[in-house]
Amino acid sequence: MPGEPYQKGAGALRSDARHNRERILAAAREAYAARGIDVPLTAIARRAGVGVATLYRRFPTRAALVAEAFAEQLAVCAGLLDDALADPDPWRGFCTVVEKVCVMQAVDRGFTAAFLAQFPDGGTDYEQVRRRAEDGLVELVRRAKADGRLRADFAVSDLTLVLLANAGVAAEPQEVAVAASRRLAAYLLQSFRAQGARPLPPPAPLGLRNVHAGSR
Amino acid sequence: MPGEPYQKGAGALRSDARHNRERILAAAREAYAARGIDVPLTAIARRAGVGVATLYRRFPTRAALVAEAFAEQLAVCAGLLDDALADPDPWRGFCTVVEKVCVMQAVDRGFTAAFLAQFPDGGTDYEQVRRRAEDGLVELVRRAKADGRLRADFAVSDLTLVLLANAGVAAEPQEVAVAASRRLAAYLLQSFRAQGARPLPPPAPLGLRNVHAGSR
DNA sequence: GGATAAGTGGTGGGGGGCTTCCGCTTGCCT
DNA sequence: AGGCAAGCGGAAGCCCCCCACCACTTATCC
Repeated sequence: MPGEPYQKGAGALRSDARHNRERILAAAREAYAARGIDVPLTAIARRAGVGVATLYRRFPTRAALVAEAFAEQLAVCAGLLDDALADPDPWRGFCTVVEKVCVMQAVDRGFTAAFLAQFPDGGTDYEQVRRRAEDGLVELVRRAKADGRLRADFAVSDLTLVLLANAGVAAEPQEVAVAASRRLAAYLLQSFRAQGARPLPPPAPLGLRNVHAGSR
Repeated sequence: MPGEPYQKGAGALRSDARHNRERILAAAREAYAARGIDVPLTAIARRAGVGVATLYRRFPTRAALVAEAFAEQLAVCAGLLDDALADPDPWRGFCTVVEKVCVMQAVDRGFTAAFLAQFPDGGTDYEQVRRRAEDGLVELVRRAKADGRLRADFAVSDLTLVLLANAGVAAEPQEVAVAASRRLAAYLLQSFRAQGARPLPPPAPLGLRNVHAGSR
């Protein structure tokens, strides 16, 4: 989806409009990373050096802007998952995914909210991406279990649990957040190991599609 | 601190004022638990059946109201800690504290923010309570390590880590939150065990007094 | 039971964010 | 080069929340 060819026909943007669009997206990414997803639209517009109306016309709803702003990062995530599935060692792939996603959350404050947010009618093709990601995760978990390194009672929803928990530490200032997040990931991965596993309470009903995305 | 005797001298509240004060606190507690600490003051006032002015006069700053509203729960926490210290089995005490605090967080949305919030000049005696709690935690960790069940590289700041991580899942709707929180606590406690411990990245600089309390 | 001061609720100014409208500017195509 | 529509920025209207003031009510004490 990135690098879409410069359309020439109807529906194409004028050059200055395209330019502004990019500036808005850049400003939004910066602002989201630094201050979270709740930054006022006016702040983004100011940062981008455009009027509010421009921003608002280009991205009619807040969700639309968020979606576009984080498209790249979501693609990175998808790539991460593909890498993990390509790894001959499923447990290593599993760990890498968890660790890297945790870092991404810690580094970018808005990432979690964008990731979890549902774009029910945003017109984007996220639904498809999400479904593919979920399938990939299920498969990764299945393989890691079959390999005997991931505990058998691990639920796929536990990955959402990781996401939410890590979102909590990601709310801290960035430097603290990355250190804390790394440590949390290490702790959790340790307890996901099959070796030495102890009984657990039942998993929480935390599908990736029905979590409440409250701004983070 | 609760059950302060009905003062009669100067500084005492009139009976109706005292009554309203209680209603405000009750309303605040409900609202905080249900919607988090950011509920508008007007909503609390309406819920309490009083005017905004009354609320605002009785609690000049938002922090003051929060402090009073959560005093009871903080006392419960302190009691939990005392119980744990009184337990002859320090590891069991440690686990109980972690589990119970996690439940409290999951059940009450505002709890975390209130707990982490710094009341730098609120005039309350929280500073003292906090200090005592920290000392108690340090001691509990020390004993659990000496007992050989808590891993030696466990840092006291890891308890803050638990708090933050659990705050992330506590942001979900309550029913989901309690289930998820329970599972998270189980996972984390498992990896806090000395048995089967694996190396960890260094602890994060997460003192209880320098965490950033961003509304949760 | 009445004087009195503490207590009360409604109301209005102030600020901030969201969204839309409108007259001007500017890239594009011929 | 010139016409035209797409694009632009600012400003206005709206809503919500914070906070302070003020005329009225009511518990308390003698």
